[in-house]
Amino acid sequence: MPESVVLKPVEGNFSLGDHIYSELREALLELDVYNRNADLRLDERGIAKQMGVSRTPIREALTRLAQEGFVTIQARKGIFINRKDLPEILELVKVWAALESMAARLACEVASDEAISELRMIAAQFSKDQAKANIDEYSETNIDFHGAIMRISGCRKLQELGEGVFAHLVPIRRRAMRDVDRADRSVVDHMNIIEAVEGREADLADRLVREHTFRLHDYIASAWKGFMELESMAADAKA
Amino acid sequence: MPESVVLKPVEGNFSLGDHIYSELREALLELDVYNRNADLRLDERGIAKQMGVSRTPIREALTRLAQEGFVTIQARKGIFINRKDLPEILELVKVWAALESMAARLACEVASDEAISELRMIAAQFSKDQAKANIDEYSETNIDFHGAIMRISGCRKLQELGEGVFAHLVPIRRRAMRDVDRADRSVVDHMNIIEAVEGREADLADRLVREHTFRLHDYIASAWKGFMELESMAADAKA
DNA sequence: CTCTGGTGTGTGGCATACCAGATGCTTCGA
DNA sequence: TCGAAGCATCTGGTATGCCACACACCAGAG
Repeated sequence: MPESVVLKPVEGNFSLGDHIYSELREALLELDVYNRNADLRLDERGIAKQMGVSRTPIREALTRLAQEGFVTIQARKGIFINRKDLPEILELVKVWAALESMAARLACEVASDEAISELRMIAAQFSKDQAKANIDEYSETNIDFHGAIMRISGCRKLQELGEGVFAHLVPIRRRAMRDVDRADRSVVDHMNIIEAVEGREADLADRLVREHTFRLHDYIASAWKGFMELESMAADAKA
Repeated sequence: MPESVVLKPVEGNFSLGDHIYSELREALLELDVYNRNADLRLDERGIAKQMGVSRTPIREALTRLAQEGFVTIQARKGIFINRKDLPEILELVKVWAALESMAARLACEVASDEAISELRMIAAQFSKDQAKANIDEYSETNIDFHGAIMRISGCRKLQELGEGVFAHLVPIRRRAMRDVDRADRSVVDHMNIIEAVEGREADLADRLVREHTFRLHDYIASAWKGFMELESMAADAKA
């Protein structure tokens, strides 16, 4: 074989089950935005026919989604999308606070200077003023910022668990970012967090991240009814 | 039917898959103690025949265990028990520290006085002296203590995630408790934590729990080689 | 002896058929 | 008219068989 021809090895797992799992998961996260009067029921056979495969890989994917808490499987009754209520959302935010504050602490202790500079680069993409102009885009950057903290903590388990929790919060967090005042505050918080990490002040970074996330917590707690109204509006608009 | 006969409704899910999942999970946790030269490979068909069922529920259980990180499923190659190495164990301890310190913080804020008194009751079962005499039993109480903190935090998600992380640590933690000096130190830590929670000092309780868990972290880091030797001894003794 | 290609076997992935509980409609009787 | 039994149907759970790939072993060419 000519040496010039270099073929990249095929990725290990191309199972239908894995693919369907990713597909369904993404679909559920999108759908969750309209969780007002959406169909809560999932049909194994329907999905199977729709995707052109048998029930087996569908069931595998649903099993995994059930364990992650996205759906609930009731024997001989049906598979239902889990609608998260306010207390549950708030609990997820608390868990997120626990994980990310620990990540910030670890980042202070173990992260390289280059890794930390990455944080500032992300935050620098949006100055306080720009945030007002591009709320939606800022939301993505906001997500990147928090993801970066988890990453540079160097603790994979922390990162994995964080992503698992975060997935459940994506729709809520995105909606919370619509509030311009919060975006302002968020930018200030981020800058303070960056400086704490740059200064390797673990206790401070821990506290700032926790307080930052708890502000989101309290905001969601007070604005929940507003979220629900937005949801029903979106659902009505579709109908 | 006589009214005096009250029958409790049957539990919703009695599927084979669920049962096998629990059974396998427990077996893996037991087996993990001897992860020195144990067979890492699991055989779907073998388990199926051994349990007298088809492969289907076995596969469902294994899928769930794989997602929890207990096993790794490699298509057409095999299913292997995940042996946790030192860095991975240490990461789990860090995550545990994050979750439990947050639980302690929340407990200070929301727990009832009765719930908090529960903590002291658990810890009171073993004074410092008794701990020396009953290391193994203390280990169980130790686990109860930490579980109680998670519980009285009132945050179910925190508790659920904590149990998930803790399951991976059970064998390690149990072994760490063999060290009498650590048991002493542990009792002192617990007392301090209780007093912080009783005094509703959230910041202090947070810090004490975190430092307590990080002592376990550092101890494991330094004693890992000793753990491995114990494992090989136990495995050899069985052989 | 070495390397290459073939082959047999083991393994997980997937499709399919069937089962029994759950559900809702229909029908029949009071 | 109303209620209860009966039945058709839907749903997730389970068993089973086949498939394709991985791998170890073997045989023949060089």
